[in-house]
Amino acid sequence: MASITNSSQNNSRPYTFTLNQLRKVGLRPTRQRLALAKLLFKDGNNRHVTAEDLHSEARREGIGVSLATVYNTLHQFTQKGLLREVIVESSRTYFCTNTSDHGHFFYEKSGRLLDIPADSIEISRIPPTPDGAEIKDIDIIIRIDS
Amino acid sequence: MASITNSSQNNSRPYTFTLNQLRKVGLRPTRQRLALAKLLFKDGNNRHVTAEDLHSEARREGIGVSLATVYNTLHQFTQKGLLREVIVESSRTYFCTNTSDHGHFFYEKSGRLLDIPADSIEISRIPPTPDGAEIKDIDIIIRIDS
DNA sequence: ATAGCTGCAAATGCTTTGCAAGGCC
DNA sequence: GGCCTTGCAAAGCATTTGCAGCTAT
Repeated sequence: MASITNSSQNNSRPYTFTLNQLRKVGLRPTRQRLALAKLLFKDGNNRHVTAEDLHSEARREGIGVSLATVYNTLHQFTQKGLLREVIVESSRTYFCTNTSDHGHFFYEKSGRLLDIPADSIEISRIPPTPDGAEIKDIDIIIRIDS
Repeated sequence: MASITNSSQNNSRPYTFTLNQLRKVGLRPTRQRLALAKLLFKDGNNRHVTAEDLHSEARREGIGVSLATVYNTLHQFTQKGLLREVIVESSRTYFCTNTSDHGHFFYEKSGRLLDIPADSIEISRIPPTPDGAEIKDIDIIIRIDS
């Protein structure tokens, strides 16, 4: 799907989208954050990346970012609601660009993660929390052995 | 709930249960494995421990076990179907003594984990896997912010 | 100008591994 | 006796942190 045009002209999300998005959540649109946000959101809302993934991708595209900054940025984005953390493996943390309510298919062998649209799965009879505590989130992971 | 009798007389599971259980799955009943198994299963099937937890507990009771052996043992038990791994945090791995199908409440602040009986929750309309792959497991985690 | 960011490298913390010594069958 | 286990310490890895220098506004 690569084209000959340079990557900054090649995004479905225009520059101003990313920029405004950062401003809106109160993060200074620095070069690194802009670049990472563009990578993350350019193909719509269906990416699942690790810090390592995103760091490699950035470097591959010639963006100078340190791994530490990628980690910091991913956590900032998550905190601001631009990303969602998905915990499926103890060894790696995935970040998901789809912040709406949904579950995941997880291919354990390949490490691939796939969204399950909220309307294609349904939990009936959610039990009450033992102490009446408020539910923050419900994670559903369907594990697949391949 | 502590009594004055020594801990080995104090278990709801008799010694031979643990011993046979180990034999049955093909693990040599060594001193360490027996001791850890007794700790894990003594209070029925509702424990959620980390390696660190179990290691501390063992040492508190005067059982000489190294942390590495606790890790190895937990993984062996898991592999043999005596335990189940629960992944809720990227920083820690929990092991659950309840191997039947069930979900979990997870109290994020305190790190407490609580079983959700399978019959008190239900997923309706499980979506087919994209490629017809076989489902290995479905994890349900209800996160609570306290 | 200045508060906030970034990069690097070092530190951290959980988990795994290598290998010699010990224990079960 | 022979093979599986254990223990320890060291290694491994993903992630976090401290701090000096940079940069948006």
